[in-house]
Amino acid sequence: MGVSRQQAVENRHAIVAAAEKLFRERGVDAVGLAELMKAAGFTQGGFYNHFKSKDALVAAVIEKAMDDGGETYASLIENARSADANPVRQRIEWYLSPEHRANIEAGCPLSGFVGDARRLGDVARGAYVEGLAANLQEFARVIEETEGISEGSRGKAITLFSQMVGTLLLSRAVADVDPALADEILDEGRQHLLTAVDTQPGIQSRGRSRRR
Amino acid sequence: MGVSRQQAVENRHAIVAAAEKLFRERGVDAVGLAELMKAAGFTQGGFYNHFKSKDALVAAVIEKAMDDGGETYASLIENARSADANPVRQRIEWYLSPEHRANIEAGCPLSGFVGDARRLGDVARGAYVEGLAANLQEFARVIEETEGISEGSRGKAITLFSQMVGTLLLSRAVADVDPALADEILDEGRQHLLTAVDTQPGIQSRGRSRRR
DNA sequence: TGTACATCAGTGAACGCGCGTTCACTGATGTAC
DNA sequence: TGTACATCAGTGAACGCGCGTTCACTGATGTAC
Repeated sequence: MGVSRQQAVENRHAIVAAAEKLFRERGVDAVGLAELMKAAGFTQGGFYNHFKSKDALVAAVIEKAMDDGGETYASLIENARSADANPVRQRIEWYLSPEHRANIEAGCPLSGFVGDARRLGDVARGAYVEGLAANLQEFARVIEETEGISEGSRGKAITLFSQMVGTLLLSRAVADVDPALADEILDEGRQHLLTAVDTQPGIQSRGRSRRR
Repeated sequence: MGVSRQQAVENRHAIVAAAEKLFRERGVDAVGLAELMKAAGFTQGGFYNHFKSKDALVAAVIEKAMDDGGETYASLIENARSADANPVRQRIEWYLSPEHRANIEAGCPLSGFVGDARRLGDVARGAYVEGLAANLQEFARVIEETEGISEGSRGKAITLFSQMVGTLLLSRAVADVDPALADEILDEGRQHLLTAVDTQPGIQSRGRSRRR
């Protein structure tokens, strides 16, 4: 009690960060504010100094997750960069890696919240849509730059990303009950998409390491 | 009160059916037993004559949804049958139709519960995995029969189904906030997959109406 | 620069409410003789 | 076949509990003069 303005801002960030982690792991409905505030290092009552309702927190969490998405993305893909010079292939390899499947807390929020998106409040739902739109645009840009095409890049971004999401979600859904099936789904999807990038008309890779 | 054995069995089915509808619409956590029993036409207390806990009901719902899956599937696909004689294409067209996107209550349970699957109880999670395994096997069989191939059919089933799931989920997630984007995702995914069935090596359609 | 006071993030107890679950009771169904 | 009784799906009230939210209070921070 009695805390500097800067400290208060940092504390707010801590609450959002703790909430994001818990919401992704267990779902928004299953996490109570008392537990959440405790995880962030505070007592229950302080919550309403930062947010006017749980719904407002959820919106802030989704917004933050979507904004972080781009950056986390970049840094995580960086790690997989050694394997392949083609940025499109890098994305696929990272997205459909066992690490990304396991790391639901810091993974792609579009996958992490896709099941909940329909049920969230208005602001959070809006943020989700904006995040998806931005991601598709970004991905289309990367495809254009990498493949040297300008037409059809958006369509390719949509179909590639849809399959990445579907593969990751199915693999995650069965990962702890049937790890073999989960791996099969992940491997099959990754292999298929990497092949598709190289051979599929319109995604034909003209110069696989054109950039960098 | 005072009800025949047969009536009791029917009432149990009514509870499961009401639960399935509500769980799919709003999520397991967001639906209370009182509301659920009222929707099924009963009072709260009777619940425990049929199930030993909410978790047991959830498991029964998932099991039923997975079992129904095959049949509902068949009858819904039947409606789309006029459009195309190829069973693989029929599936894709139905799965990625605006009707299936809107009809979350009777739609594919593998999509409907994919976001929740990780968080369900042990029995329900097991039922989900079994349902997915059965569906992939069935789909692979259909692909084999349709395409006249025996090798690689499982891989094709996995990659096709993953993309169907990813496309449907993303389209659903944004459907009410941004219908145009939702349609773009659905149309792009459907078009891509239908093309893939015809042209992709290994799914090459040798005789599109080989069956029926 | 020092003093007086307002601000506001924090605490921790309390609120009403709906949750999953339990219980005593009812009475038609189904069974035993 | 008829009568006596056990069964058990149903009712509706109640249980403790944790939920989201509110509140009075604290005291260092930040501001006014």
